[in-house]
Amino acid sequence: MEYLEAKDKFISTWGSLGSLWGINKAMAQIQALLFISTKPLSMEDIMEDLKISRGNTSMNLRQLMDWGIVTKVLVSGERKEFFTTEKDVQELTRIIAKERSRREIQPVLKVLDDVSSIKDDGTDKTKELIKQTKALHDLTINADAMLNKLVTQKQNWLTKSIIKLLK
Amino acid sequence: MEYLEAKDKFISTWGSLGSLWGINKAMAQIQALLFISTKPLSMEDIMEDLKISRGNTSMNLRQLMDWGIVTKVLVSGERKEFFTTEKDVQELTRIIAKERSRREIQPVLKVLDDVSSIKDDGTDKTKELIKQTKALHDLTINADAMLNKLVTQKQNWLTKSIIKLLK
DNA sequence: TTAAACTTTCAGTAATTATTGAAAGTTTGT
DNA sequence: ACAAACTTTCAATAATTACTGAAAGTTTAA
Repeated sequence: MEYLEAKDKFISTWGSLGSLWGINKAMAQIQALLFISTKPLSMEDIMEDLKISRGNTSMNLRQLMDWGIVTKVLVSGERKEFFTTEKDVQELTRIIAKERSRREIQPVLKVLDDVSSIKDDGTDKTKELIKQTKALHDLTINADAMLNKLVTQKQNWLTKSIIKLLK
Repeated sequence: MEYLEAKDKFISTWGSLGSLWGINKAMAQIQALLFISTKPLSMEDIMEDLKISRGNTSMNLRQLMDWGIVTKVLVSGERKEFFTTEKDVQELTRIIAKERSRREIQPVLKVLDDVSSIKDDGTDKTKELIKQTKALHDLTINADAMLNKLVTQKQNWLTKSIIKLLK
């Protein structure tokens, strides 16, 4: 496999994966492109490489910056803006996990908490609703806490030692 | 909040959450409905409750059964089929994690492995592609292993002790 | 074997989500 | 203050994805 083929394969796979976990294709592809680029890219560069429109590029770059994954960089002597992404996978994971927790997990926790707190009128169905949403709430709390703890660790040794511990 | 309102809130939240992590709204809502139901439900019951068509119900129930989350149950004296979902959140998590690993993570790992294995032609961009896809591959392997180990544990004590360990 | 009771399939349609491209907006240098 | 270089916005449109409903298929009981 040649460089160009490998690059395309990586970008398109990353793109379709993205849509699977809540971000759209273009956004994931832009991030992928920046991730394997050796230098910051301009909007023009990205549009050309991925063959997407200026508007699309602009909007998705903004979203990536909102997520904190992509940042603008100034290239001296250039008027236009250049972009780069976090290159360290560990740090990238940390940012994404934190952001997803904030955007998705917290609102769900709120609903689960509200629902599991309704007045118990003594009927079976109410008891079941309370019981099951409480169980989901606890599980979600635990999973979220674990995720955050794990990804907060900058070093890899802890992760590795836990995996070992669990074998 | 009354039972009916709480129930609707739970089902619709679960439904929109579902579409966020790769299963469609109807599928997630059917699962949610079964999850808080005190007894198995027929296709008719589900259609009426969620106000969705027979076809939609049939297709999504099948998918849920493919995932291994929902099972048919025979109700004596009844001709039609009834459905129920796994009620234990721990077990539910285990099934979903395993299924998602198989469906999503493994194919991505394959691509990352292929891409990171291309011949190093000595150029910077090739080196970067190899380096970054390798890093992602390793991270993904670790995350997947950890996920599987964690959810394989049936008891909750281990999870709790790990969280403690990480504090 | 027939028909009633039930489930599945799938072509057509609806709903949702992503993308374009051109106009409006902004910044910078002279 | 002007205009060139660049970015953002957003209404229109395209692409994707989900849903319906009726016909076809299957199972069961008599």
